[in-house]
Amino acid sequence: MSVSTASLVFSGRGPVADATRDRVLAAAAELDYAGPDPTARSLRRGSTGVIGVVTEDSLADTFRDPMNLALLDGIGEELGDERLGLLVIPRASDGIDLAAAPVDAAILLGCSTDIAPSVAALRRRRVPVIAIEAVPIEDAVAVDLDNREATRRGAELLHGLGHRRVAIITLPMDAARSRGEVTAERIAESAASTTLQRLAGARDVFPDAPAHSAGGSTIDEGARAAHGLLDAPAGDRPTAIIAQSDLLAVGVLREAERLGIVVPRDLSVLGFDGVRLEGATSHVLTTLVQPAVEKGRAAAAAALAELAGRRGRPVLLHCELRTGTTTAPPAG
Amino acid sequence: MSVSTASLVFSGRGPVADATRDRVLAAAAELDYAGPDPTARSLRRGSTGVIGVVTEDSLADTFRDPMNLALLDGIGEELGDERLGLLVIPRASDGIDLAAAPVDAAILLGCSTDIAPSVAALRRRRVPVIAIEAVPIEDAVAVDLDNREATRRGAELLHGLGHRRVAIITLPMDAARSRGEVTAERIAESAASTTLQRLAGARDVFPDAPAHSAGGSTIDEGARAAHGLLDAPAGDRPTAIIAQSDLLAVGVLREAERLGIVVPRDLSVLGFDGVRLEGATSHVLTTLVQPAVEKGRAAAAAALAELAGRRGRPVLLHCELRTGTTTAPPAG
DNA sequence: GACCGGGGTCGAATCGTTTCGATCGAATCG
DNA sequence: CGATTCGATCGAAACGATTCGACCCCGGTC
Repeated sequence: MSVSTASLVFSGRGPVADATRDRVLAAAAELDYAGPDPTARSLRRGSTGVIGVVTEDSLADTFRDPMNLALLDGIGEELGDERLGLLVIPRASDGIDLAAAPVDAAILLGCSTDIAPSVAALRRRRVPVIAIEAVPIEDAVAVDLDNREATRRGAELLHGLGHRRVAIITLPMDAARSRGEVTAERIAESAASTTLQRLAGARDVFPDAPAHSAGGSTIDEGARAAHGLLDAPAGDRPTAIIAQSDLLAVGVLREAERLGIVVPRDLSVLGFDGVRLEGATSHVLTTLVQPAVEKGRAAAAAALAELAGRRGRPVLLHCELRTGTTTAPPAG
Repeated sequence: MSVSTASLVFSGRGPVADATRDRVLAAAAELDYAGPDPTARSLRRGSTGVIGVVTEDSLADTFRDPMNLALLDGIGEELGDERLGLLVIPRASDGIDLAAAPVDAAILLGCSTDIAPSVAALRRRRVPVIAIEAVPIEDAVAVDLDNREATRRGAELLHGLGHRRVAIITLPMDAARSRGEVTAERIAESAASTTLQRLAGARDVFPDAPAHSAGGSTIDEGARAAHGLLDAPAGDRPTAIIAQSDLLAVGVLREAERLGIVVPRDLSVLGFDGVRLEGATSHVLTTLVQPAVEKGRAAAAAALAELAGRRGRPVLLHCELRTGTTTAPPAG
């Protein structure tokens, strides 16, 4: 009945005689012992069995984005039956500190530059970091999307159809999620990687297209942003709107309908993500379909590789332009 | 430059001379030291700063349910700036084992009986457990909803309107989420607390109402279940359907529309949850509005109370019947 | 001048495992 | 029959922090 033997019994590692095992288990029951303490085990083993998922938004907002759910699907698939837990660390709240989080690896979801110090701390602790669609971070494995390329392809479609007066509705530019016109200043200050890349892609084709930042990736925000753009006589209105997410695009569709603007005759709408928004609209959105599940898989695979001591492979994923019923040549 | 002094510096606890502090920080930089190791700190302090959230579904499915998102909102609000992380533990997958999870407290989301052993292990480790809408579990603080009561009130509304031929679409009855007719046997075997309570409430008013279990709380599942019920001549069809969630109810509405059945003239539909399904339907669903955010708050508050050494207070929350445009007297 | 108090620092014990050797008896082999 | 090996068990040393008490030194007080 020594501690070491008990350890052998519970970890099922060493060779233990049946009689001894029984005695140990009996003693455990006697002492109301619940098995090895997870904390002590982590300390000794040097690993916690937990992977951190770091998000820029609040907890619930993060999971309200269908893209992130698909991402989670991917992570879940890849993690499969590795006995790992997911610790969600929202940087927005004053919750747990990333640098002090008990994790074996961290997956960053589109985080901005100011996370660098925490990442450095993790690196010193030899905790591998995977950055999904984030600004390039030293020593983090990057899982990226061709945001700029893809948006450019979408914009070229619009350009090819004859559109010249195009407006852009962007995802949030900063942590404050302030709405409003996107100025050169705001672009310079922004660290929102995805937003900036998609914006750049749109402006590759329409350099002077005005852009308006939304307060989040939701239908309501899309409608709200669209309101300012569409509430004008037809001659002043954009003939097409590039929305940086499908939810925003659906908001645009809804606002257009409310204002009696017919899509795609009076207005073309381009989305991004390729999420199936079942029933939210009768249109089939023209959009850039991103491999969100694949993104999660790649991130989880990289995390597992790093945990196994191998170097995680950086990945660049590509979007596909899906033409729906929301784009057409401009009227007139 | 002793270990103890370094600890005082990093924890900011003891009195330290400025000169010493500087020397410690310099040494830390020198040695590339990233601050206290979370695992060792946890072991020594006896707490991890992590709260476990245990779900019956897979990770992504859990967060696809709007009710759970509202719940998370509540938890987030209440946890506020306590420096706590949320470790999500899906029991469906082969992920991390609840009994061995490094958590200070656990919040169970509608879990069934077979979780009892794990809960017992947690209790032995003095980890408080909060059970939301779960089967009664010894030594767990219960946060409950008046599921039966509430459904009964909804059913009484239908009965008062004159409905007599009523069918029920239930949430899953078991972990396998098998679809199909709900028999007495399946009820006896089921451990799905919420499902059973809502079913009981409906049968308090309509004892003989047939029930059909869906494979999940989604619009598609609702439509699928409705298909079987509605694909019949008007005389054989139920005049009202009680769905155990709003998503299921929307599925019913959608299937009815597809079949040319006019709601509420030809069919009344009752939901449960009170989630705003923006744009999913043009109807205003008659439903039982549950205080989901409040539920999360109560659970988190109970967890915090237990962590502070106080006894968490069990809570029973109440739903409110909201009459929409999907209920009316039966035709004829 | 002796005593006291307190700020600042450090040693050492502790948290509960895992794991590396050491030990010991029994069985196998030459 | 002695040497070797192997299976089973145990002691003790980590893992890296926190924390209690001890210690030292300095200034103030009677």
